[in-house]
Amino acid sequence: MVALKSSERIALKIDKSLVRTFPLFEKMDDADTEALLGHSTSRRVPIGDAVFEQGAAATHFFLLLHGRLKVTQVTEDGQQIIVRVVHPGDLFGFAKALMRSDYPGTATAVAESIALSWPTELWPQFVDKNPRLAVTAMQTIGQRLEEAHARIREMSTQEVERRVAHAVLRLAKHAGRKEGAAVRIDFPISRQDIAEMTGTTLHTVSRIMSAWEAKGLVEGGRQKLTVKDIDGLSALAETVKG
Amino acid sequence: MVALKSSERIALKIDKSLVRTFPLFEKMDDADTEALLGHSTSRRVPIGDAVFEQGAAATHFFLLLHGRLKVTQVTEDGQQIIVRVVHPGDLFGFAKALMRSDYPGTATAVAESIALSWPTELWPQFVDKNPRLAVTAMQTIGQRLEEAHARIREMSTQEVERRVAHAVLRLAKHAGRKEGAAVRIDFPISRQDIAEMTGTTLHTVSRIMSAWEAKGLVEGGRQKLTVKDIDGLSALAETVKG
DNA sequence: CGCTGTATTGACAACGTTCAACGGTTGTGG
DNA sequence: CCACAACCGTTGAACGTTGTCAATACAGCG
Repeated sequence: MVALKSSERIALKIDKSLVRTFPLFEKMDDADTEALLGHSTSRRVPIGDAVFEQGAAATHFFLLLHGRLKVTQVTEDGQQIIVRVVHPGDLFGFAKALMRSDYPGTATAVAESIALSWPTELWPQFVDKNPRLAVTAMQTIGQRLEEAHARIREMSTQEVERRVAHAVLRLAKHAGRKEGAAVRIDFPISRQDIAEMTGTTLHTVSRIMSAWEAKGLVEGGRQKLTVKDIDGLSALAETVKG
Repeated sequence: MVALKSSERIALKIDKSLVRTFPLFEKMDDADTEALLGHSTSRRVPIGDAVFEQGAAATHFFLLLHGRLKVTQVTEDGQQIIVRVVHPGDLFGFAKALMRSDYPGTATAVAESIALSWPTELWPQFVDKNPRLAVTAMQTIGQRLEEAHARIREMSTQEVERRVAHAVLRLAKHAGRKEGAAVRIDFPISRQDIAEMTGTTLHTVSRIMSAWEAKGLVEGGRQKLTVKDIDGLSALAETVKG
């Protein structure tokens, strides 16, 4: 009993220092943080495993501590799209906060990941105890709505190459790892994934990226992607056609 | 003085009965409703006028009482898209609730409209007094996020004709006026508008709608649109290609 | 070592945009 | 009240981007 408690405390300590690096928690005091973490369960998610699936009852909400997830939706006719990529520090699986009872998408690990989870019933308590959480949640949702609109704008007005350029730049920004002058995307990503993020086919993505590689903008490979010339790619992304 | 007060009361009464027909207010008691309406200003918006403009400071939030608005965004290179259509009973111009200081789009009247407005500073008070409002707001935002994702899904996977069919069906549902077996869209809408809602050009929309008219599915006209065969159009919208 | 999933590339078709011209309707100002 | 401008819609033709189909190559894994 005592041994168990002690190991829990150690686990908590690790989590607390980890969690403290995220904007959401950086201004939270120790007591509140521990209270929150005390109700959480941490979970390891191997590559390819789903944290939750589209349509399932929303029993928990989550915080990604480590790794990388993709949130996908499947259309009635079986086509898949990637709604967003979840990075460490992001809250996800919010459904209940938006008054939904089920998850609108499936969250799958694309890299070995660790997530904290809380039962959705606790959400109101948390918000009560820490109003900052409510504000952050609102901000997050607002951002997502904006991102969605930005994506609609892109898909409405830009040709595929620019959309792919934007997507790759976003990935480099949120999941980039500097390697000298270049930036490597820090998790395995396929052409198919990029196609599903930009609303095109892997064929087109492959063609575009081959062209970029010839120009020295990027360096590809199986499930690998390195941006060698951020500025060059940015120029491509912002170019007014014509 | 006395006369003024009396006229105010009458104005309030009119608004209250009007407002009571909207889901947001139907379960609110008289005192709360009056408290809310007491702080509001009503405003007539002629066709073509904007309630607020993209990028302007978000000083108010709104409820549409009557008429119809379109919310648009303009891209850096000048292209316009319609983000959504605001129907009577909808809250809009929420920016502050999402922790934004400016409006992300422009709201323009496409029909003679009447909107109630409140200063954004009052939002927290309202939420405090009426938690149902917070819940509704959350739901609304959740719905919008879903709608945005649905649109992204459509644009990623469906060809233009199906997207236009979906858009028209949505309009018929939210702004339809029964005319025998047919449903007329209850406000002036151009091919250009539909193009901006579906991410295509007015030319393509015109071609598609001409084809539909030939098949007897719809009846068009200058700024007019009547769906004559909802089921036929639905079939088109749901058809699995191939 | 063969199998499976990923990537590359070419040929071709097609969907949708662009360019262009024209017709009709509405509303305005002389 | 009529003429004209401005706007909306239609339609044709040509072009191009992108999707589809298909074949091949390559890497990683059991």
